[in-house]
Amino acid sequence: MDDKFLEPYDHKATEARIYKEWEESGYFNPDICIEKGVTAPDAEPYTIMMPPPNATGVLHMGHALMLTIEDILVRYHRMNGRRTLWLPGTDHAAIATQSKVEKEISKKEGKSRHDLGREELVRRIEEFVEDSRSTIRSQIRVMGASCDWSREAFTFDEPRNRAVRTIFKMMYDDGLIYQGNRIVNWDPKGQTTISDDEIVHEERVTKLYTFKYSPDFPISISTTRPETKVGDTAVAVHPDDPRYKEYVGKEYDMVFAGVPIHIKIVADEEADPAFGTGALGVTPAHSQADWAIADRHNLPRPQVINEFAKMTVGGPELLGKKTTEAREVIVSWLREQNLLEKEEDTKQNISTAERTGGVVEPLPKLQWFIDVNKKISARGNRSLKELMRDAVAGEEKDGPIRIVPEHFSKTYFNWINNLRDWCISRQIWYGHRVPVWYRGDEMYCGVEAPEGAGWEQDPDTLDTWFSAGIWTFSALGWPEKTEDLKIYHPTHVLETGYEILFFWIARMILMTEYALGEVPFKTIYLHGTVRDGQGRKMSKSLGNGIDPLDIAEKFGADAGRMALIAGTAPGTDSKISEDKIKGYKHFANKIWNITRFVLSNTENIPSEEPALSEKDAAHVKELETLCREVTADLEAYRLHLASEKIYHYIWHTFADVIIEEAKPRLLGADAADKLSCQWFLREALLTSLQLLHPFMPFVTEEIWKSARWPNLSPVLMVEKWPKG
RNA sequence: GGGCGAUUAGCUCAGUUGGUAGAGCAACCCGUUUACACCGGGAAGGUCGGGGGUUCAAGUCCCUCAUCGCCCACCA
Repeated sequence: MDDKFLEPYDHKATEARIYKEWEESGYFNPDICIEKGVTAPDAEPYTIMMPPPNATGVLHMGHALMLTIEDILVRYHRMNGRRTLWLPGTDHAAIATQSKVEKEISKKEGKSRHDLGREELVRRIEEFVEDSRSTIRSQIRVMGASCDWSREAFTFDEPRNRAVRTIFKMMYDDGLIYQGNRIVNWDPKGQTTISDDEIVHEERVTKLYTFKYSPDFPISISTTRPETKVGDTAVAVHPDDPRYKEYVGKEYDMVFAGVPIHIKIVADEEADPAFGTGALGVTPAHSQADWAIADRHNLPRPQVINEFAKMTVGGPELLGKKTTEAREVIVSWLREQNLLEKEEDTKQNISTAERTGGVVEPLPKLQWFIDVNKKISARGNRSLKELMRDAVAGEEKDGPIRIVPEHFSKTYFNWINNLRDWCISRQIWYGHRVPVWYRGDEMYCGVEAPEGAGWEQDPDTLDTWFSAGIWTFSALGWPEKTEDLKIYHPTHVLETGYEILFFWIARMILMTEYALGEVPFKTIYLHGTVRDGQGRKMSKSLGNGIDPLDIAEKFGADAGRMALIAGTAPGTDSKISEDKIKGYKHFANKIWNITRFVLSNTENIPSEEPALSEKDAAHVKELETLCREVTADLEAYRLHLASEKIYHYIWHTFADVIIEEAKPRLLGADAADKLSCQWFLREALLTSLQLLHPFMPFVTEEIWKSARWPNLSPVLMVEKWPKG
């Protein structure tokens, strides 16, 4: 017996060394597994694309949970003989990364992005991203993730860049990507558009003002944003509202707060007779809803607020003022003119930009969009929205993709049903540049820049989810027709947090169905949010975050992994505390001690199965049942149950019952019974280590290597899975 | 406003297709024996949020009420 078993298990002296040995063995790479004969050349593939962490810094507990779940699945399938690929990567996370680096530069050097210029800013960001990526790589290693580093990809490296330009061109040629002047969510702080999904709503108390544009205007309206009213072109009333019927169709010219306005009274279902006065002042250029009303009634849409949230009309008291100041100016003007009828407190959800916290200003702008409703002839005359809907199994449809837990399919369909065209252009500098060039009135879209002089590329970059959407196949080399793409796509499981079901998962389905005509993955496994011991979200401001690296250092990555997965059902939030993790550190030591006992009692016994006593035959049956149950749980994504069953068997059956009962038998005079007992002790240990390996890979591998059992694979990671 | 989920032992949560209620932690009693005090043995603890229904049988399926939470949304 190796002397190290005489001491308690030391994760610090073990984990990094074992990871290095795995890496050097090459077994993370499925090709090498075939080469070395541990995987059959014709084995069925099993693929997971790692959701690429944002290159904005360090990994948190959510990433640790993601890596744990995926590594369990990957190690299980690898042991089960599948040609297993887990492809790691990082995401350039355009807007998140740029705003992070901009903040740092502004803090350290007091410079803005305009002081540096586009090229210099991008260079600085790339530097930061390189650092960040190498930190992330080492953190992924600490967690024990058995991913294939030889295939590592980055959403913004050259092959992925090319993939983005290629699919953009395809969609442009198919008329799915179009440029449109539409109302978009403008972030005045970040100076860019953002998608609907990058908005967070904050409830605030604000004033609701009720007033008339002028003394001779017949209808009063209510608004929370008086400053936008200089951009009004209509008042909408409900078609059935008897109070206003007589005015519908009439037009009025007035001067409102020094700005001439022309108002038409229109009848529109959008106006709610029960809200306020039942009449709605229509500001087409600065409200999504009003833009739509203007569409229906063919109204002009003057813009009165600019990209810096400042007024672009009015006299000196208004022009150039911030919207918040302009509001004061207009309210006092209304008071002076005796036009203000009511002023009341109301609760309002205001839209803010997730990344910068800026208050979103709806503005009409020329942007690039993806049309989700246009029929695509090459895809059975279905639209992108229909492709997304048809791909998923649920009450509405019975598509090929299954979501775990199932109830999230309802959320998914609900989102699809409300989906609008996707604005993909951003006015930030870090990201995939829109592959469109202009020269005078000419416009060119292509994978490469056009020939000839005088072409200017569109300055906009693409929403980071555009490149993330093609991840499952771009990371495998698309648009090249690579072997990897042929073998490993569609992937098997997409495992990620439920909070990015819409952002990312839905977009991957959209892009993959469009580009390849197949699903990106067969199963979506959603995990919940990892919270602190009291159930609060971990955050910097609360200071309650737990760093996975600290956990690995203090208790071992194995213990952290078990604590994350045990009792954590798919899709539900979980709580983690040091007490829980400590319990699993003790468990690692427990199996270490079990090994000490078994090894010291089974030296030099033959490896063939002897005649088993009745008791041991029953133990074998019990162990086989465990193997079957654990296997079934893993196949059905019940990882939390699988982990608990193994834990329970090892501690409370193997250690507490089988070993205790073995002690007198090992001292007894019955040689046949002793041999049977010894053989089963070893058998139970071997099987326990195999079953536990996906969950606690380090300690199990260390035991396996140090024990040096004859006739067994020297590396547990590629030992056969015990099916029972 | 629309959608989704939760409510089970003191705490944190499991409970797969309906078949005698489970784990971890905490608390209680006892214990150092071929591994392990990062331990073992034992006992205690729940009318599964309330009400109704389906069924031979319901924590599990259906209806309803209550409380809490999350997501989405252009009520000005």
